[in-house]
Amino acid sequence: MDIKRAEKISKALADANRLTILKEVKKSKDCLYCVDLNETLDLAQPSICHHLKQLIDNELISSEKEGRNVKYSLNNYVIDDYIKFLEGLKV
Amino acid sequence: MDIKRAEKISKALADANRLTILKEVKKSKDCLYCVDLNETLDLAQPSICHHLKQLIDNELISSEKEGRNVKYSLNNYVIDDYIKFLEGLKV
DNA sequence: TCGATTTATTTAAATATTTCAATAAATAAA
DNA sequence: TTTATTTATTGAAATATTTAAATAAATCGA
Repeated sequence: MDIKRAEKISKALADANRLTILKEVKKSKDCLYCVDLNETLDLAQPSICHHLKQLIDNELISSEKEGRNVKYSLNNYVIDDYIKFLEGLKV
Repeated sequence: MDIKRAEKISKALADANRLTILKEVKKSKDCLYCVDLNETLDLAQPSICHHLKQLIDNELISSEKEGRNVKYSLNNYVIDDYIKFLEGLKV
């Protein structure tokens, strides 16, 4: 992973709301729906949507349409690649 | 590590110049001086100083005065704590 | 001491990010 | 078909971040 990509992933992770979303994805065992986040996050719906989009754009999560809901799941491999980059920084 | 702390570390890592600084710290085998970064980064001296400050404030690196130079070194344990947090996000 | 070098701070401008109201689009349910 | 539900988009305001010029502070060398 190059610096530009690591920068983008770091940016995607650099927000408490987005980190909370990722925690919720884990808690929901990979079956999180957008509506569920309304209860967890103290944000208006478009803001939640905006944060989800950032996580999707940076491939930290994937989305899948299910009727009128959208299901979100974590891309473990992206986290793993990012962790490898971080390990590479260590002295 | 809680979400607030992970957010701050992510923010500190969310800049290509700061990631480059960390790579340079590694390359220099923990003996990086501020002046050395003038050649690596295409930034004015106060900007470099500003980025270093963010890394120091978030404890990703430590600084030690040596005459009129300042030596920077990486805090491996902070990276490790952050990696543990990220591992905890995985499903 | 005096001038040069290295790092830090202050301030202000430019840019980016976050947030929400309004609204749209898609689909389910009645 | 009409209404309700879920998610996405647009646009604008508030806030945060990045950058550099000017300047200060600390220390080294002559």
